[in-house]
Order: sequence, then C-alpha cells, then structure tokens
Amino acid sequence: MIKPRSRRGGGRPTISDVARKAGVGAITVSRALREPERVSEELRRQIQAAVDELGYVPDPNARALASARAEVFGVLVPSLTNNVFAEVVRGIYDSLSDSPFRIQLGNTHYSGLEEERLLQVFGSQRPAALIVAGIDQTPVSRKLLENAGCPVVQVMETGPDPVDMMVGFSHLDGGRTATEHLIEAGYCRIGFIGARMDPRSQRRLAGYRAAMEAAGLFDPRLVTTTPVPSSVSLGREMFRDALAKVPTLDAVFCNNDDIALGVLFECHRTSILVPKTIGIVGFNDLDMMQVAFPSITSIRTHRYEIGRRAVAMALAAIAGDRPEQRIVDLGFELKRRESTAR
Amino acid sequence: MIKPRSRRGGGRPTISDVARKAGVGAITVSRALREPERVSEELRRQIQAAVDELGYVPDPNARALASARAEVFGVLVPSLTNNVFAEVVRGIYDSLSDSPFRIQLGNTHYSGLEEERLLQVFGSQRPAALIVAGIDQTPVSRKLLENAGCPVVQVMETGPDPVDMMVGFSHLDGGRTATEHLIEAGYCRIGFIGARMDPRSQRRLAGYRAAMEAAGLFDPRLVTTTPVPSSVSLGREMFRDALAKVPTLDAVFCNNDDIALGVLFECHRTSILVPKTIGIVGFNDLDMMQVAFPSITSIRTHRYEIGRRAVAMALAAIAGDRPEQRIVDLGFELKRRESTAR
DNA sequence: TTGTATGCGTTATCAG
DNA sequence: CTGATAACGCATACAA
Repeated sequence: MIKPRSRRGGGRPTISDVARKAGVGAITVSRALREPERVSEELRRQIQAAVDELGYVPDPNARALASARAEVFGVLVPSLTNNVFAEVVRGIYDSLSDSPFRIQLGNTHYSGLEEERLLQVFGSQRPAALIVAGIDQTPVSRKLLENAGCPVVQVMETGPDPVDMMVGFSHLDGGRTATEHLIEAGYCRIGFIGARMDPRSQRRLAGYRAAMEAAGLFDPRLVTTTPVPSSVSLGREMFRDALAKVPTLDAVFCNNDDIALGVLFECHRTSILVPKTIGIVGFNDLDMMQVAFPSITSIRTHRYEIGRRAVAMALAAIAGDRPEQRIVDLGFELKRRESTAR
Repeated sequence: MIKPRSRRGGGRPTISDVARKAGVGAITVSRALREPERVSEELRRQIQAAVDELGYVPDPNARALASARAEVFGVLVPSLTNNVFAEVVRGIYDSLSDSPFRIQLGNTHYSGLEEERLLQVFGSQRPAALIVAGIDQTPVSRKLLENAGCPVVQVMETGPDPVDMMVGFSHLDGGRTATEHLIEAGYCRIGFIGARMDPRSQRRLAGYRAAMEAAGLFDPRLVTTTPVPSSVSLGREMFRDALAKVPTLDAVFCNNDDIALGVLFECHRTSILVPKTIGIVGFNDLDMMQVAFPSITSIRTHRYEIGRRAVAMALAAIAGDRPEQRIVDLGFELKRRESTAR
C-alpha cells in the first residue's frame, strides 16, 4: 500500500510542488525566488505562475537550517514601554518592513543577566545581525556579541570601544549642555532629578556635575536620584523631596521628560512660578514638551533615526561593505523654551 | 584526506555530539530535553552533564522544521509607540519570558493590508499561537487566522464573533460611561475630540453619541475628528478648532489621554478654567492623568493585564484545554478626578 | 543557466 | 525506557 504523500507537516505546498508544476528543478525555484537575475526570463515567469497558483510561501525554518543563517535581526532593549526605546524599535521595524528580515525583539528589563540570557537564546538562531541598546554589556554579553558571527550595532550611545558598530550620541555631553544652558540663563541652585539611573542617566548626571563644578556651583545636596523606574508621578514626588532638601532650589535638570512634566505639574499645584522661581529642563524632547504650559526646555534626541541608521549600517555590513565609519554620533539638540526663559 | 567534520554551519555542538559524549542515542537526548520524565534518572544526568560541558543549545530552526511547529507567538499590533499597545506587548513578553516561546512582533501601522501581509508572513512560520489587536480584520485576514492551525487571540476589544478567543473590553461602553459622567456632572455642551479614529475610537464615539442622544444633547457640531495620528500637540489644535466651532462648549470627551493633555495645556495657556469653564475626560488613564493639575478624569483600561491574559489563554489552548470562556471582558474603570469636579 | 546529490539539526514513527 | 531510520523543506557544492 502506497501512502500517497506522508507529509508530517500540514499539507502546505513545498518548493518541490512548485518545481513539479513549473516543470523545473527545485533548486531553480529556489534561485528564482532569491536571485531572479540568475534565472532565465522564461522560467522565472513559469515559476512565478506556479508559486501564485499554489500559494507557495517559503518556510523560513527550512531556509535557515539549510543556509545556516536566519533572516532575523535580534534586537535587545531594556524596556518596551519607555517611549525612547519604543521609537528606536519603530525605526528598526520601519527600516526592515520591506526586507525579508524578521525581527526578534528582547526585553532585558534593564538587567545585565537578562541580557546575557537573551543573547544566548538569540545566538542560537544564527541571526543576520544584532542590535543592542547601550554600551555597558557585561563581559559575558560582550563575548557573546563578539562571537555572534554577525554584524553588531550598539545603539543610543557612543563610546570608545565598540563591539562592532555604534550609533547614538553622548549622554554626558547632553547632560552638560542642559546644565550649562541653565547656568547661562542665570540659575545657580540647579538640582538634578533622576529616576531609574541606568548607565545613560548616570552619564547625564556626570555631565551635569561637570558643568556645575566648572561653574563652581556643584553641591551634592542638589542631586536627587532613585533606582525606581521613571514616571510623571515620581517626578512630582522627587521634586518635592528635592525642594524639601534644598529650599533655595531655583532650577532642575531632569533625567527625562516624564520627570520634568511631573515637576511642572507640582509647580502648578503649589503655585511655583516657572520659569521665574524654578527653571525646568527635560531630556528627550517628547512631543508634549512644546505643548506644555509653559513649554519645557529639553534635549531633543534622534531615537527614530538611530533605529533607522542602525539597520542601515547592519544591512551594509551584511552586504559586505562595512561602513567606513563604525561609530556614528547623531548628536542632540537643545530646545530652548519658556521653562527656562527668565 | 579526511575532512575532519564538514560542518557547513559554525562549529556549534549538535545533538549528536551530546549523544556521543553521553553514550546514548540522539533521540534520547532530544527527549531528555523536552520530556525529562520519559527518560531514566541515570541517563538524564549523563545527558545534562554532556549538555553543560559542550554548551549545547538546541537549534530552534531545526526543531521547527522537524516538528512542523515553531515555538513562536505571532503578535500583531497597529503601533509600537502608542503606549496602549506597548503595554499590551509588555504583558505578552513578561508572560512568555520564562517559556520556550519566542515572539514575532509585527507592526501593522493601522493598515488592514499590512495586517494581511504580516499574517501571510507569520503563517509561514507555523506559529504556536497568534495574538492580534482588534476585531476588524479584513475578510482575507480573517481567513488567514482561521486557517492558521493554532490558537488565535484577538485583544483590546470584545465583540460577538471571535475567530477563536478574545480578551479586551467594550470601547462603546467606555465612551458612553465617560460621556454620561460628564452629563451627570452638569455639563451639556459636551464635545468629542478624536484623532486617528481607528475602529476602537469609532466605537468610543458611538458610545458618546448614544449617551448624548439619550440625554437629548447630541449635536453633530460638537464632534471633531481627524484621521491624523494622535498627539498632545494635536489635542491642543483640535481643541482650538472645536472651540472656534462651538464657543459655548463646556466639556470635552477626548479620544485618549494625549489629546486630553493637549486640551488641558491649551486651557492653561488661554486661562480657561478647568473644570469650571471646561470639563475634560480622557481615555486609558496614563500615569500622568492623576498627576496633572488639575488631575484629569479618565477611563482606566487594563492593557498590561490584557496581554497577560491573552498569553494565558493561548497557552491553555496549546496545552489542550481551551478555556471554557472564549470571550473575556476585562472591563474598564471610570477615574473621577478634578477635571470634571465642578 | 540549470540540475543532481547531499546535508542542515531535529523530531516522528515504529520497533525493541 | 531506548534506539534506528526516515522525514521536515530548503540551500550548498559541484556537474553538466
């Protein structure tokens, strides 16, 4: 007795079905789909017709297994809800939507250990490229990245020692620029309010400190930080703490815009005048910063563009021509607004 | 000349290497990893030792090919940056982080056609489950979902005709509840401001309209909508438009919290008193709503929980026991705040 | 330009 | 409880 076709999988058409229908070899179908220019006009048409008729869709798993390379970009970010990373991820998705590459997204929850675990998992898929947030990988993670055997792009920051490629900006410079702006505006008891305090926030704080020390204004009591995740409500609370600690506070440089918004609302609630009594600077420049009343000065960063650029660099590397510039600094921009205009 | 081991892929250890080292058959290794209880204590230990020593990690592609099932959850959302979907996605990731399942995330950009395309791509991977946002799939998408051969969960909304399972809430009821609250608070020229106007916003509008008509207050001039994506700045602009159209406006029910925040800021800027002159209600209840000054009334929705629940239902279905309740309504909650307390 | 033989790493099947 | 064998669907290497 002949089992008509002992497919283990569902009855989806395979490349052989297409080949049979088109009257060619399987490998020709494979080629027609991946490198059309290497197949004659004639056959290409026949094959395309067979593909359409059968509704054939290549099996990415079989493809990955046979070629020892998955058409997958591994992407690791510390948070999915933080608008900053959401924008980076969006840039990555948009840049890859018309390519055959899929995306494998991982959430490290700001944990180095979790990053190691995910890198291990991702590595087992032989990804085409890896994009990771930050430059503070653990030694284990770094080794995993170096041995990944694919292009690696570290995003959101720049630094001296890339695993492979890098695109971002200097958070230290950002912090310094924001602080110098406040100093130039005439504020002197300038506080720093920072939540979560991941490595990037630490460097913004370092920039703040550098600027303050250069102006002879630094005072450790001006600094208020917490490892607690950032939020608007936390911004409000921290501002209250900061003010209780240093009643003479006349400005705050906030870790990010959520914190800054919390500060602004608390000022409204307690009738503190902005920018007269308190100046406020945020970080990232979310859309709402320019709408707020008063509008809030912030450091505009180019998150979406970072995502796009990272993909472009990885794609170039995959195609064989590694970008001559392995470290791309997209910079930032100080947006002066009402909250510091006194 | 003997090619020492003509691996085409990198030299990663395979299941055969482990089997050889442990002195057992390959299939036994496979079983020891997937169903430990079906392998003797003795062998299990030997195998584990070999796995650890070699640093063996199973190849998900080979596994998927052989078993005709990938350990992948396909997830389709209309936006990556909209906090609402970001939270749903976060819930999904958190629920799956300790499982062997990976996640394939797709961004439909609110486009039915894009959804069809992604469903086509995702389907080719034989996912373990599919989670899609909304209930307004095109006929093509719906058929793709029905033929996916895996559990399907539609999230964010409830409706009468699930493809398979559903978890969400009624946006129509949400819109009605918000509007009724404004009516009860004594407002009568209540506007609706809605951006993007995806199907869920349409239903919120329908709820608004139902409440207004029931109270004999409906007037089409009170409704201001646009297909433009939502943002705080857009909220400000739309509020200006609405006010120009109906100067007697005394409250607004906003599509979402971003719009509401834009309205609030515009009120500040033009010295319109909230809630005295204008009442404001948002939708989703982002953290900042309770911090805003005045705090803003909103409809709290359970996005993160929706993500978790969707995974739980899918996992149950995969395990063989489909939940008796195929439609789960997680409801919503009206948060009364200062912006409507007059 | 096209085809043949073979292998990718794993699991299903069935026998022991 | 364990193992040999045959797929799974596709791509590489090499011929023709």
